[in-house]
Amino acid sequence: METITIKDIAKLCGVGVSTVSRAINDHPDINPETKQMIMEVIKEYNYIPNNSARNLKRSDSKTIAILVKGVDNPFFAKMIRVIEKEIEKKNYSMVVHHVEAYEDEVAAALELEKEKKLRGMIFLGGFYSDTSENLAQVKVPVVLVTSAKPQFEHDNTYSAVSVDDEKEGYKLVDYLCKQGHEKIAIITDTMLDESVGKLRLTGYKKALKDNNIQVNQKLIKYMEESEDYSMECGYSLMKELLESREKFTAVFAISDSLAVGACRAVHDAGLKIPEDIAVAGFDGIDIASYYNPSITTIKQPIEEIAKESTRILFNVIRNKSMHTHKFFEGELVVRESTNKSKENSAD
Amino acid sequence: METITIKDIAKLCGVGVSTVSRAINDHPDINPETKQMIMEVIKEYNYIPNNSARNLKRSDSKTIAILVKGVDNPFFAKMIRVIEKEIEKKNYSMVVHHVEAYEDEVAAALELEKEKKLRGMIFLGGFYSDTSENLAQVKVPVVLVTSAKPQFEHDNTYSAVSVDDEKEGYKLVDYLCKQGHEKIAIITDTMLDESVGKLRLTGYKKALKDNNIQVNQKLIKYMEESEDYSMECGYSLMKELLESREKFTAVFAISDSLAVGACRAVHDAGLKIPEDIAVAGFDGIDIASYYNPSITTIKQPIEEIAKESTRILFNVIRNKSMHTHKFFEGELVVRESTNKSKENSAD
DNA sequence: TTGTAGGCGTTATCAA
DNA sequence: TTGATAACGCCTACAA
Repeated sequence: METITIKDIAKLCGVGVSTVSRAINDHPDINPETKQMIMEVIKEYNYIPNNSARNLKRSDSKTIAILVKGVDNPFFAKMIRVIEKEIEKKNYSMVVHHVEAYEDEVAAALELEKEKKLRGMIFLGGFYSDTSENLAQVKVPVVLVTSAKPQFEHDNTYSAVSVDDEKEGYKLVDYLCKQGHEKIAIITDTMLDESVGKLRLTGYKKALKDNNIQVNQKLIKYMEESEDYSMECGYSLMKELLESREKFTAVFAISDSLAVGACRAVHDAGLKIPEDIAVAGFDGIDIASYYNPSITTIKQPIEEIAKESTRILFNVIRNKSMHTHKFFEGELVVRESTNKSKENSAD
Repeated sequence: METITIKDIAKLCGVGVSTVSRAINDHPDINPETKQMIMEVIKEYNYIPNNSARNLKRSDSKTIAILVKGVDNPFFAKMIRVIEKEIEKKNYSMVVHHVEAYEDEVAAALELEKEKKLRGMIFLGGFYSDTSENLAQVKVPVVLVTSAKPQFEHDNTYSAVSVDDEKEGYKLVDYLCKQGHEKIAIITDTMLDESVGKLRLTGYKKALKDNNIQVNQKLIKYMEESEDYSMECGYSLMKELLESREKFTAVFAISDSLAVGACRAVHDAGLKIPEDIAVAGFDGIDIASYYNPSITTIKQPIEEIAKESTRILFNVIRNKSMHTHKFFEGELVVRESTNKSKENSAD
């Protein structure tokens, strides 16, 4: 079967293609009756405009792309949903594009930009230092969400919205110290990481120092290149930690998923949480509160971050403001996994 | 800045556009030296071909689209990864398109088909009965994954790969019965559901009957229209169940996420799993094995399902075979949440 | 091996 | 309010 085009519809309706185009795109200057007639024919023949052709021709597309790095981060799913809602409020549409961890997100962005005639982009996750210059190649306004790097704070070629990962890491570890823990381990990203992993690790180190605790390299457990922020990884790293000779009474896993795996490893070793070992995570995803024991974490204000990101993006698009870097405060949520006085439940 | 096109590159290189095109697309009949020269210029000027224009012109695109309904199903993430790998093996590329629960997946499919000149599509999730006729509108071969409906088993307008949800539901509940449970509750999809929720529920009912246990409507807890397969939903439904007058000693949550929420509710009610109430889920996602207690579930053979789906798709594309409906066997994985003799751990 | 020219399906410009 | 017609950027006969 031939694929039906705008020309066919025009012929069928006995009008010109431009009239059909006007009908499709809700142009004002068209007779309502002709429009209705055309729309009926379109319906009847199941005509669907070809997006490639549209994108090719259009200059204005009113669409925002959101580039997500790391498919399985449950933390992003919610964020995307909120962002989409905000974008729809502005009468724009959104396209989501996933890139794998090993892919070059800037290259993908560049391609998308051309293909879809975007008005703006939002990056979720990813964005490592070496691509920061490349990012400038993207012509439309860009907002980095959840991947800000303080050292680029004054870079005004893009905006950024996130929590201050170092500060939040500090907050969490400082809390652990105040709870009386003196030997605190950390399960973190790879040694080479330059992103949130590094920042949270730095916060960890600073908190220890400020509490007069010396950093013990043996209590810092880095992921391997091949691993990711998964429960499986948290489990195996925690297991290694437990099997090492080093003593510790608390562990900070830099994501909730890692923390879940860590908890299970503690449990399987026959130890109790938090009596023998306290465990804390980061992000504030659902599982942290539903796990048993519920897991202490830094809750990122997803909703606020999402809303602020789109707000900034539209401001830049409309030339209402310059690029901005904004940090939100995370919330330390104390739960059973670090709290010996058991009075908590899922919230 | 002007966006740079193939013409610009041609001019820059002092060659015709077709030569540049040949260079880009790895055509055989081109002088290797010219090709290299062109590629260098392309690199230097950061030229990126416009996909819309390509798709518009191309008839053959060698791409498969995978349409995912329901963003946050962690069960799909793994599936997508395996499918992508398979597709790449065939030297095709894949595009992932997400649709929200309320969106019409067939409409989205139709649009995508035209836009990307697809060779085939894979549907993940979704696909409710009323759209089965519409599905025929899609011209390229379609494989439904994880959403097969037995009543359409002989519909040869598309293929389908999944577990037999009814049978697996039966298997799980039958196991619970054999464990001595006589009052078994179920947390399931909405009353109106026509998809996996209904099938698993049917399996539940049949298992009860075959074990001479009467179905008690008060032990069937349906989700509300607004709810989804989330921990939160599992928690609140379980809570309602516990607060009702009905007695029961086991509950079958039709997804692992629901089961997690249910477990937490049991725990918060001060009851013990599995001693007071046994809990079982469905899907076999990571959290089921890392949860505490680890959760008994039906493990879907994700890898096999993914591989078979692409195998079938390519067979149909190449006219090597007709559309097929294939069911895989799920695996009953018994864990701590239903097993009073505690000898299990995360696997 | 290379270049020219036409067309993919749409939107936008310009007359009518 | 409408209808031709020229792009949009690319690929591909076809001719050279």
